[in-house]
Amino acid sequence: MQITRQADYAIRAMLFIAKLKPEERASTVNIAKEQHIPTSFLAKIISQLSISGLLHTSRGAKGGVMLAKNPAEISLLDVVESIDGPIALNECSTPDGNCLLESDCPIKSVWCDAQDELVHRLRNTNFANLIQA
Amino acid sequence: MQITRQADYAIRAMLFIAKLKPEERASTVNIAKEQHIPTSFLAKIISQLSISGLLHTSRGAKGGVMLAKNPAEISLLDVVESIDGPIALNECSTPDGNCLLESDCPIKSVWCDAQDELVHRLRNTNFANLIQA
DNA sequence: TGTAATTCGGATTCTTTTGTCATATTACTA
DNA sequence: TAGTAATATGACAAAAGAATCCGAATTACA
Repeated sequence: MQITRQADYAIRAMLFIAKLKPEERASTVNIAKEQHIPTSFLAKIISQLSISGLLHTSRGAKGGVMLAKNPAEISLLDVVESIDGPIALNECSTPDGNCLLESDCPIKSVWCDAQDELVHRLRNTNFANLIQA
Repeated sequence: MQITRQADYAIRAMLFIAKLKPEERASTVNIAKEQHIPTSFLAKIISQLSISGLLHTSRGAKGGVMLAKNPAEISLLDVVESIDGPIALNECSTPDGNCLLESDCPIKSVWCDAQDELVHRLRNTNFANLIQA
């Protein structure tokens, strides 16, 4: 029922980066140290965030990590789904979730509704919001 | 991020039992067959639901399982927490979740709020509701 | 007493998650 | 061009969790 540790780490790393001055870069090692995240674990997470287009990375000396977009354009949902994949509260509420039971199952709608609420909430929280808070 | 299969099975089993006539009992084998749940897996789930006081079981011939309370008095939250334990969307939003980082972490409140919403929703859905739907 | 049913506990299998390590690659700088 | 600082990647291991199976014990009815 929990998001993974990876997703939590990803959010914390993104928030850390979002707090930097624009154009300033941070190194994975530095973020890991500040946020108490295992360094080589974080390296993978950052790599994934980069693949998803949320971060921009550059190798070599003076390289590092920076946001790929404006903080206001990156939502918590973006980050969580980049790491954990689509949010689903139950199997039957996944995108391709087909319940083997009756089609009029009254439980499915409960999960779908709750899930919609959660997704909506995460989509509406962006890193510009979080920095101010 | 998902409830466990066990919790899903538990809900489906409870709903099946709730649909019986009052005082009527169902056997684990029968429920398992109807709901496509592995029989010996369901046995454990039902055992746990009984320990939690949601079901009343009786051994022996003509024994079986029935609700321990009125359907209206049993919520989805009761069932889910009986199986999966307290609902938490992130580690820092668990009952004893202490974030090692700053105390003014803006992320924690997001998870706590979303979690409260979800808990509230599940608490307000009981099996009397579900039967009607 | 025999049978139908549940209970209880352990063992097992499988997957996911978390984390480590070593190596490759890239780019700046002296 | 060599050195250094940084990310990229793939293999692997350890731990936890999920799902399941099995067998022995227990209970109660007929």
